[in-house]
Parts: sequence; C-alpha cells; structure tokens
Amino acid sequence: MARNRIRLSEVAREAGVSPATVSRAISQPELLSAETLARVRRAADHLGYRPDAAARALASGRSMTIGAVMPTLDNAIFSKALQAMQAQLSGDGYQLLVASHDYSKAAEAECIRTLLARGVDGLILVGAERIAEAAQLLSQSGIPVVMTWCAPEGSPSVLVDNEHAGLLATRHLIALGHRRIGVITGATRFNDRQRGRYRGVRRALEEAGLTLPPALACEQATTLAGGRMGCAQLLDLAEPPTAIVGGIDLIAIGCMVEAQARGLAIPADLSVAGIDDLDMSAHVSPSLTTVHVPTARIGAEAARMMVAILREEPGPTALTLPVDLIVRRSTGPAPGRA
Amino acid sequence: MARNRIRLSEVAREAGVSPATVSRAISQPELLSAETLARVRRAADHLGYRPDAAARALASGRSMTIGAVMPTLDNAIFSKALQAMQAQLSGDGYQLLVASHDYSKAAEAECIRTLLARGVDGLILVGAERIAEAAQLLSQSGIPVVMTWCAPEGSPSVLVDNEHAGLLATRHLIALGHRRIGVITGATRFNDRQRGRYRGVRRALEEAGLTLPPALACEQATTLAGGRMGCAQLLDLAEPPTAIVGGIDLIAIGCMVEAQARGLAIPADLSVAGIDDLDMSAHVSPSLTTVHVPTARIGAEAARMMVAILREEPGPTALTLPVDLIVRRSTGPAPGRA
DNA sequence: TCTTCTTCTGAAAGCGCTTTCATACAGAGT
DNA sequence: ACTCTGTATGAAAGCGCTTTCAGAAGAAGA
Repeated sequence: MARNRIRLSEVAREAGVSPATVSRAISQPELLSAETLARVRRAADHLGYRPDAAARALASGRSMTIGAVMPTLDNAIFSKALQAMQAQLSGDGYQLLVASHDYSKAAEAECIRTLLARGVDGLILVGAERIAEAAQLLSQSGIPVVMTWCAPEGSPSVLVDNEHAGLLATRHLIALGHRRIGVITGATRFNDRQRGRYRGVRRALEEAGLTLPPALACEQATTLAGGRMGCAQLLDLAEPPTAIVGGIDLIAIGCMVEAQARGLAIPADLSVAGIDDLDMSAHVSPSLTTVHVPTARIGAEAARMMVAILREEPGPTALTLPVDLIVRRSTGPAPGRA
Repeated sequence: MARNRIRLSEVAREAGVSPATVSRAISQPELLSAETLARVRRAADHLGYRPDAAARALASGRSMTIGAVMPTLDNAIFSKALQAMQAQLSGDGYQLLVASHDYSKAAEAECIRTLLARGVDGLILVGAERIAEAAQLLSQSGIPVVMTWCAPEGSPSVLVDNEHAGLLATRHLIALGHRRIGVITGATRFNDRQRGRYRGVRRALEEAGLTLPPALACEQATTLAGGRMGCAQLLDLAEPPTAIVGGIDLIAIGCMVEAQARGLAIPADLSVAGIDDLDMSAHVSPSLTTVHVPTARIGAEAARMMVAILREEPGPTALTLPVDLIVRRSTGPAPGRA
C-alpha cells in the first residue's frame, strides 16, 4: 500500500471542512449541502484523493469485497460465470476475491477460511456439498452465502435443475429410438452437479422401461481427454451403446473425437449429446446436441442476489434458471430405425 | 466483516501476554521464546482466533493481496494463467484480486485504479500497452508491476516471443510449399500480443521472398466465431489462400470448422495453423498444428516473480519463456506439391 | 421575541492490528 | 562486583477512515 498517498484529512484541510465531512462526501453525499459537497469534491479531485480501502474496511466493518470459490477457472463454464459475476459486482462497487480448489473438498474449506479471514462481505460458492468444517466456518461467519448450480432448500441460491438437464438429453435420445444408451459423467463422489445429471439420465431410462447396465455408465475427468477415454471404454464393449450422454459438453465432444478417430460417423453410427452448451459446441463438427445451461446468467444472478442481500433489499432469495434442449447434428435416429 | 470475532487482545489476555507478543507470534515467531510462542499458539487455537486482514493491512501497509488485470476470463489462455497464478500465490500467503476489462483500454485503466485503491501490494498485467492515465497510475503507486506476454525492455516481466511464434507457424507452412498464405488475427490495435504474432508472419513471408496481399490479412474477434468469419472472407476471394495462420488457436479452429462446413478437406485443400496450443487443439479433428505457448507457466512465473520482488529477493526480473512449433494433422503440403 | 424543529457540520472515539521505543533480565567479560 | 551485550517482552502511538453524539445555524410556528 502506498504510504505517500493523499489522506482524507488533507482533503479536509484543502476544502476547509472537517474530516467527517469529507467522509460523508464519499459515502453519504445526500447528507451534505450542495455547496459543501461541491467544495469537497473539487478539493478531492484537485489533490487526486483515493480513499484507502483497508482503512475504510476496518472502520466501517464492510470490505466491499465478495469472495468466489470455484472448482477451477480452467473450464469455460466457471470462468464465464466468474466473468459475469465480476461485471455485475463491479457495477455495484464490489470487488471479487477469487479462489479455486480443483475439486478438492479440503482445499475448498481452506479457500473459505482464507476468504473469511480477508473479511469478505459475502461468499459465492459452487454446489451444496462441503465438508463439515467448511459448513461450520460459513455458519459461524454470519456473512451471506449464495450457492450456485446446486443448493439445499431454503438457502440463497441460483440453481439449475441438473436432473432435468440429464432427463432432457436422455429423453431426446430415447425418442430417436436409442435403446442402448451410455453415460459418461465426471466424478460424482464430490460433485453434486454431475450426480444430479446422472440421476436425470437414469430417470429418463426408467420412464422408458430401459435399464442402465453398469458397464454403460462410467466416470471420467471432466475434460475432453476424459470424454475420449470414456468413449473408448464404451465402444470397446462387446455390445457398445448406440448413443452416449456426456455429463458436460467437454466430455461429449471428447466422445465425438474418439468415435470419429475410430472411423465412426456421427450421428449415423453413434449419437452424442452433452450438457452445458459451451460456445464451441455449436461449432464442432457435427454441431453438438446439448442441454443449454445459462452459465453466465448464473454468475450474474448470483452476484445480483448477493448485492441485494447485502443491501437488505427484498426479493427472491432462490432462483432456478431454466435449461433447455438444443438439438443439433450430433444426434440422429438409432441405427436400423432411420 | 464479522464483528463478533475473537480479537488479538483477547488472545493476549488468555495467554497472559501483551498484544504485541501475540502480534509477533503471528508475523515474526522467531522473535519469541519457544515457551511464549507455544502459550500464545495454544490460546489462539483454543479461542479460534483469526486475524483481521483489514486491520493488518492498515497497520502494516501490506495487504498480502496481488491484483491481476486480464483482458477476459472467458478464454482458456487467461483463465489458465490465472489459475496457475492463484495456485502459486496462495502458497506464499497472498491472495489474488481479479479484474477483467474485455479488451478495453479505458476499462483496463479503471481496473487498475480500483485495484490500487484496494491497496494491492503488486499488480500483474497482460501486455505492455496501456493508456497514459493507466501508466501514470502505475508509476505513482510505487508498487511492483509484473507484465506478462509482452513488456517494454527493463520492466519486470514474463514474456513469450510472440513474433517468433508467428514466424515459426508461417515458416512451417512455407516449408510445406505454400505460397498464398492468409492470416487472421485478433484486433491488433489494442493488442500487442496479436501485433507481435502478425509481425512474425510477415517476417517469415519476407524471408521467403513472398508478399502478403492486404486481402489475405484480416482481423476478427479472438473467438471461434471470429475464425469462421475470417476464414469465410478469405475463402470467398477470387484467389483464396492454400494455408491460413490463426493469431490464436480459437481462430484457427474456427477456420477449420468453416472450411469443413464448405466441404473442404484439411489439410488436403487447406492447411491451418494456430498459436497457443489450447488443450482442445490436440483433440479437434484433424488435430491442430500450432505453436505452443506455456500459458500456465506464464501465470506461475509471474506470480513467483512478484513474490520475489516483494520479498526483495535477488533474481532475474525478466523471463522469456520458449515457444515451439507442434506439428499435427491440420497442415500438409500445398495442393499440387503433394 | 422565544421556542421548536430541521438541516448541516465538527469533535472525538474508536476499528484491530503493527511497530517503534523502552525496559528488564540473563549471561559474558573484566 | 560492575559494566556490556543481547534477547525477550511490554507500553503506547498510530495506520486512515467511519460514525456517534452534540452543537450551530437557520426556518418556522406561537
């Protein structure tokens, strides 16, 4: 922190008012007479005054900082949400403090601890599931928490119905006549989003009286490479599936790449559907049928909700954003039913 | 900020020492006797004491916070660098304060202003070019700045040789016999990285005695869609190029998608090369020939350098990371030279 | 003219920590 | 025994701002 900066007291002297008045000019200008306000502003501009955030935070008990804890930044769905959060928050004078934990629940707790120590005014988290220590830190802290993607009933949240997303993708494949449908998800153990999507897939199959043989379901890293590996595994089965649902688009695209590398035509030999609707999904070839998840809006709405809560504005404190099926070229009739 | 937190003075009372001693136990434990230190630690653990970051920042003049100003988070190269920075910094007890400006120089200056007001101890920036106002803010602030990707001589930086990257990609195409080579870059006006790459392309062409007709060079958004549009533009020429260099992989991949959508075979009808080496570039079909840029390492090294500067450790203050050509399947001999 | 409000401004007490300076004490040297 | 170090701790003064409380000044009502 630069120690040679102009201080509030110097502005006060320059403007011929007390420090208290300068402080009010910054945070509660409506309390001052127009004339005084103008004088203070002129002095502040003239000296190039910038309030010291640490001092303000200490004196006021508010840091104007929101913490965001994400699994990773290295995945468009999260970096996009973050980008939207940041844009929304900075419009309201807040700043984002970012931490990521690479899908480790212990690291997540550590992130939360660090951000709390930084005195964030609120915390935006991904998913509902965390270790007891983290949950305790949160409840002790007394600051508002907004959860995204998944959340328990009753807590402030911006959600998507992951189960419904899985359901939509799978129903679409069933409607196309597919009966052997495979599913590749990310690790479900520490990831309630993937778990919900997987549940949706199963429910759609049950609805249609179909079963999901264990061999047709596998878990992989939530990356393109993971998708390739999962697809390879399914295609190597004695009875490979005619369609695959990927728990996220990255996995689905990995499937397509692997299938094409093996000389299969998509969708003639294999249909592939994803969930997320990344930018690139419309551009891969063939374009990917997927379930659109409004990632950026999740970020923006979470930020908006956080600010509303901090300002104690009334308003809905739980929001579920719609997901919808986007049919493109990567899915088609099951072989033999064209 | 929670106001019901345990304070340092309470720990002091519990441990039967002065507040100064507790403070030293936190930041300069080597000054205390083993016995006192243990007593203070026990008391702190027992009460669940967490120091208040704002108060520490105010009293010490150090916020233990580093600001990072990125063009966007919605591009893997930056989110990956950020992820690496964050991992590196948190190991050293620093936290990242992130801001993004969507390639607007005015917004960038505003980001810098905001982060400085937050009292960051250092600033990591992308690119060397910024408006005068921003440059002035930086020099006035007196805090260390590390620039990444591009930087003027003499300032602390972690660079890649963008010109060399453009050169490598283009030389490779020339070696394959291509003579009409098109180039699609991001806007070069406010982006010194893209400008450097473009320069490299031109230099390679000049070396080979080739020219770059204006029609074969175009600027587009640094997105997949931008690549598609640029490619469409080049392919619609009376004499389209036989090879295209994309200023970033995203553009190159967009080129491939567009060319394939028009029924062209890659690389038989058109060769495409990118620069960056995104994860996905190895997995698109055909896999993309590109110049590897060590994005994550840029982030990690910038963070490391920043900490070293803050600790006044000696060490190199400018680092240039190597780029190298990765030949994959998207480039091949020029038509008629197979 | 004298209250009674209202509106605006100032004085001063912190916010929770760090850090300088001073002090106390133990051991070493003479 | 007496100074001289050096080490371990404490007292107290801030860091730069916010906010409570009180007071001044002017407007309005009686």
